Amino acid sequence: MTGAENGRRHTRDDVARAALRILDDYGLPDLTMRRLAAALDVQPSALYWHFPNKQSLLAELADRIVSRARPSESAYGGTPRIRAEAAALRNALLSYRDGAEVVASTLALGLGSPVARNRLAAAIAADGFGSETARRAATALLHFVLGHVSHEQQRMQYDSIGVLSAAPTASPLEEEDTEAEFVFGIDLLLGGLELARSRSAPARP
Amino acid sequence: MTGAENGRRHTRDDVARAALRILDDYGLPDLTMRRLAAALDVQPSALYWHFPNKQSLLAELADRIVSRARPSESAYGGTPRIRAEAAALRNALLSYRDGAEVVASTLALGLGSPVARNRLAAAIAADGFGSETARRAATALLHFVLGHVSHEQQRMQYDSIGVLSAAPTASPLEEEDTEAEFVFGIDLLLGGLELARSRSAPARP
DNA sequence: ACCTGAACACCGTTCAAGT
DNA sequence: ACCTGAACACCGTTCAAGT
Repeated sequence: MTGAENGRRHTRDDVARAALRILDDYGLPDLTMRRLAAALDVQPSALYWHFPNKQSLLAELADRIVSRARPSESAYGGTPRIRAEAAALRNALLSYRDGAEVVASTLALGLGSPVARNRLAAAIAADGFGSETARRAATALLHFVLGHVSHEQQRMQYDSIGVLSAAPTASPLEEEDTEAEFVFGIDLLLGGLELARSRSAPARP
Repeated sequence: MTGAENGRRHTRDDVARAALRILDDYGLPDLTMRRLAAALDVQPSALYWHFPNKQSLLAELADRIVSRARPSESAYGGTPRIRAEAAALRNALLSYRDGAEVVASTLALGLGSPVARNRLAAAIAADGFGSETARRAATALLHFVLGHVSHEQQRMQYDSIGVLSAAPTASPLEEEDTEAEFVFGIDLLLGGLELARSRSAPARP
């Protein structure tokens, strides 16, 4: 469906799109080079012309997933903008199955797109914080978002296979509103940031 | 070296210890069931008498790694105790190669020991927060700690293989003090927690 | 209680060679 | 520029059978 299917051979973009499709339809454990090759009607070795290895393919996917983040309406600055940026990131991760794990893994590998962190850092810096503070706070925010959404997506997976569910969850109030949990964590971090500002005098640049 | 090596067969504890040794010496990617079996002088299938699958073995390792956390001196409560608990968790994760990834992966799989989160939640609750707030804040703290230490450990690995280093890093001030970065994130979260308290309850004189 | 032997159904990656 | 064919060196897991 995506890319050139008759006559023409495949492009790097075709490969990435097919990979994203497998990811979204079957999940990260099923995204293997051999399965991807089969989906493209190609030998596994053919993929290595487009990507040097699987890690770099995953990095490309992470880039594409993160790039999908579109902060709502935008234009206002300050804390609301940071909050919007974090929410947009969460939505982008949720828009692909196992999206958070893909992004987290490539970020852990050092190749990871700095796009996500940079977006967050820019929003924080725009709120009047130094670039070093913005970088560190963005890292903390990013870790929370990735951890939170990873959890959320893994629960979806379990629920769909029915490991625990069928009957309503044992804890009706406890695990319910995952968005409220998300907002809680973001509020914690942003609250700490405000507090840091109010405490620091114009000491250092 | 660890466990029964002559006559006697192996116990579940032997298997876990040998696995921890491989993990620490060679890293998570090299911790395979086949390699572990070889280290124990046993067929791979033998491991499945002790653990139903690799995931449950990893969960056991995660439990052991987290249990190693010993908050320093202890006894005082409030924010210092929370801080000590987070630092102890970080140290425990750092005490095994790829420790953070092991714990993060099993936590993402739902089997993960709730030990880490419970410890943090208890410290927060002891500081006078409601159990629901404590649970959520502990989750945010845990995500930050795991994300931070994962990063830290992966950088160690890169440095040891020399992918980037040899010459001093391109950014002398930027990535330097990882502990300061850690404390920064913790302070952010604890600051937000204090702020939440001062807002929810009309101030005490 | 603990393990062997053998098999099943897979992996990622390399590399000469083809068009 | 893009791919085939064949191989290398692995994986996790199952299961009958042994002691």
